[in-house]
Amino acid sequence: MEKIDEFTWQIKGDENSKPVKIFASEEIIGYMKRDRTLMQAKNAASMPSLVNSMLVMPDGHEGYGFPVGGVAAFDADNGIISPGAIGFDINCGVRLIKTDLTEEDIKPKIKPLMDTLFKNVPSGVGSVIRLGFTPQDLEKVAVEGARYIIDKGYGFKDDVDRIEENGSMEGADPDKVSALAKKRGLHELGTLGAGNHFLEVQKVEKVLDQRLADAFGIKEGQVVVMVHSGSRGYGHQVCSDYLRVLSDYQKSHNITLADPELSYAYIGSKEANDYLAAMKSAVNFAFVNRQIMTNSIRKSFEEVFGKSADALGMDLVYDVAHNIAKEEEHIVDGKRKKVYVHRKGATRAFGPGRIEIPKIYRDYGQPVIIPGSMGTASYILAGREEAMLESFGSSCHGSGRKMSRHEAIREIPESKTFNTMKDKHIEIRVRNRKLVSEESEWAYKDVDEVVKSIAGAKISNIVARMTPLGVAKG
DNA sequence: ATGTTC
Repeated sequence: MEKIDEFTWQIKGDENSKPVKIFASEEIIGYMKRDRTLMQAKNAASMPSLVNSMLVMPDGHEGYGFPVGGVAAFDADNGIISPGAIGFDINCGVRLIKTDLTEEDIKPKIKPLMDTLFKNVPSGVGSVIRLGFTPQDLEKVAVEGARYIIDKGYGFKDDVDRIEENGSMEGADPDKVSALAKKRGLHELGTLGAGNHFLEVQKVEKVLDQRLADAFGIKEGQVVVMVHSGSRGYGHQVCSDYLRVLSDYQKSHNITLADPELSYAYIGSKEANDYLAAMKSAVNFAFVNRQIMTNSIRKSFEEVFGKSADALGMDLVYDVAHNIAKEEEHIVDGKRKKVYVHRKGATRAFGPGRIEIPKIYRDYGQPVIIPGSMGTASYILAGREEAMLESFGSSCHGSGRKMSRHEAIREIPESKTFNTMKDKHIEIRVRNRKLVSEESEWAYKDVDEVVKSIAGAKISNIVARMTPLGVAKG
């Protein structure tokens, strides 16, 4: 591996693979050397039709076959689709909701607020919510995404303008989703889940770019709500189902894989088409899941503050997808080219001007929402022009693990986390106490270091830093 | 990430 500059590293390509490019500080490269992150990136770089280089963001760590924090663009004309390069939690993502409240408004009510949020947004493994949805609703959710559920009353009309893909990816076909996935998903719409998923009430601690903060409607002292969740059992089952399909495809097509977890299918094949149609259904499911939770969050604030969500200024800032593949046009070797960009634990971060960015933000670059680990800071960034050429318009997605879940449970007593949260005056609600160790800040990289790396590599601009007042988890 | 089990 050679160092290109302070925040860019490269593993050279060879006859079997394209180069790997890593955006990270020296400290973070040290963590990546401790697990299989770089080996997995090298394996991914050997996949056919990869364009330019395999990319690893500073929050990168080991994943299923393909590193979390990995970005791979495959030629859309004769390229491939790979579920392992998208992830189990299809369209895991983050959304940020504004309020007009300040820390002073929140402080006296933080306990009842967190209790209400914890009650109204079910969390934990297997959590469900009874909203009376039918299998027919679920089909509409898969095909139409957020606009379907907003029409049913679960949101503000203009929410869809502030969701990646406008909350609805075209080409979804629920006929390609198994009955088991649908059964698992039906009553999970509107639930948080477990693991690193969370709901946080945060305050904007520091604005670092006033022009961009003004454009995003963010100001110092303001209270915001951040939600991190995905497609629950529905997306997980879609991934499991198609990994099995693609494993058979490798055998019947005599494909030799660098890692059996990196299975793929050529675009245009029945297997790729079916997976894409199912994957897009799960993408839309996740957008709807976060939309319903947004509605529950607004209702919770209404209950506690006795004012309408509208009067409380609870507009959506933006909703970004983390685990997704999309056909996009990028400049490759000076020419426009269609590629299938796979982002796994990576955020689209388009620079100013791209048509995909909502009109209100288009002149400024796409909002990029970066959650930190539990009890630490989160950030809002903005995409910039350099990312379009360096990373297919992609940025990091969080702080990224540095310890495995097992290691964290072994090394970090849950009391240490609870005490630290208490010292920081953060109200915490958690279903499963084991999560407190797995998800503690010491199990993760320092989000400040990750954001410093991505900004240093000129991939995104830092807009504001937020700190938590309350956190709810699975 | 996950009705933590193919």
